[in-house]
Amino acid sequence: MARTQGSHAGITGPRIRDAALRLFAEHGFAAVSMRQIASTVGLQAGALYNYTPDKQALLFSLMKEHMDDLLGDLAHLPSHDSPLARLEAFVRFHIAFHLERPELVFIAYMELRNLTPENFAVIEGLRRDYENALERILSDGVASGSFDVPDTKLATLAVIAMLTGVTTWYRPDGRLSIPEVQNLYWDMVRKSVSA
Amino acid sequence: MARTQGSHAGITGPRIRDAALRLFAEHGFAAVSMRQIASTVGLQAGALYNYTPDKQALLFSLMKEHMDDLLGDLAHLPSHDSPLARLEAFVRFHIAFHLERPELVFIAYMELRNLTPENFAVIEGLRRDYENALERILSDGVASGSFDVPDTKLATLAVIAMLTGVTTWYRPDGRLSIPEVQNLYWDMVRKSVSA
DNA sequence: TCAATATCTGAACAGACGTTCAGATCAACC
DNA sequence: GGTTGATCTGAACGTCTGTTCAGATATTGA
Repeated sequence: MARTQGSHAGITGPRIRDAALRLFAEHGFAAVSMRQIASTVGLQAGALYNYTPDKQALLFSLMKEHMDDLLGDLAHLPSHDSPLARLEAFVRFHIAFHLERPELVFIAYMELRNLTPENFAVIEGLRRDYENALERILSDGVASGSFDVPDTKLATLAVIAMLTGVTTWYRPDGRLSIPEVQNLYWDMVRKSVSA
Repeated sequence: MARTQGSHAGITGPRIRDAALRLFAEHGFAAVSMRQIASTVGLQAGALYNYTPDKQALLFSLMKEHMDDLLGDLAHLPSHDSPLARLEAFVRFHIAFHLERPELVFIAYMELRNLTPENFAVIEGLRRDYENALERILSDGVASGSFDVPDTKLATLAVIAMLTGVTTWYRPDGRLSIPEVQNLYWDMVRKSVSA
């Protein structure tokens, strides 16, 4: 028997994903060629096809893994505290998670229209799951009387849009630290849903 | 002398812009070809160059006009009312304006990276002007004691992100009317900045 | 009716695109 | 050391890209 695994496969694969991630985020999926990705990694374009069946699968793989990470980490938040405590945990988590991987956030948001219909449906379903987690918190808070939210569906989308927007302006060397950003957003969210 | 204006120029020009608008919004600037735009209008690709010097100018023209409209309409809002009244007017205006032209909003937001650096600087400057108008309202409210906003810059971006998000889910035949949407968002914004 | 000119076609340009594949290269196991 | 198979190159494929332009067509003012 020969080797069971290629010498570079364990390294080249992630490097390709990383290069694709950066290039897609900077120029957009449609504007990036397989040759650019290969060149960034130091390969010829043909070699990429040892790691992905095609360009579309590369995009989908990045987005799917991102959503799985998001939902996986979300599941670790305490789920039996008060709605207010759970909302605060959600807000702080959402900001920290998104600020840790701005390129992935950008791609998962901007490149939805470049997915095939089947792939789009998968990502959209995961996104819906995430939104539902927040809506559950808001509904529970309304039921217990701690929140005043006339329309939990709209409030869910409003809060997520507001929080995700942080990735468009936050800079690690900027005026505010992540905890400060979390505090400021949490202050606004808390008041916006307060009874 | 011959005719001073071409027979179709007054019609073809807007039709090209309209087709480009729709196609850019649906597939993205980089994924749309000049031949697709021409075909939508019923022309050959070469004819487009009677109306735009190149593809980039077509994109910039759409975005520039959009931002000019936005700032032009914004200027008509009352500017001497109380900060609370001005904030309410801003919120309702922003939602109505954006829901009236979802494709332009989408393009102006998603295709920034496909602008040349010079064109990007122009659009970014106009965007900054718009944000400054909101920040002024918040600052005035803080000064007069009617708002409690620890960081007006962050709050500005947070409110705009929240409001602009409406374009991602609102549907004219959906559950909520535009006035209902305006009321719900205004309720959240008002509380989030309240003293 | 005729000349002037705005508008458009259709072909061409040089290059880039995603993808395939035969053959070269290389590392790991026997 | 030889064999196996993973990995990669380099060329090729058919097609598409933005843009240009000579010539055809259409429309108007004189």
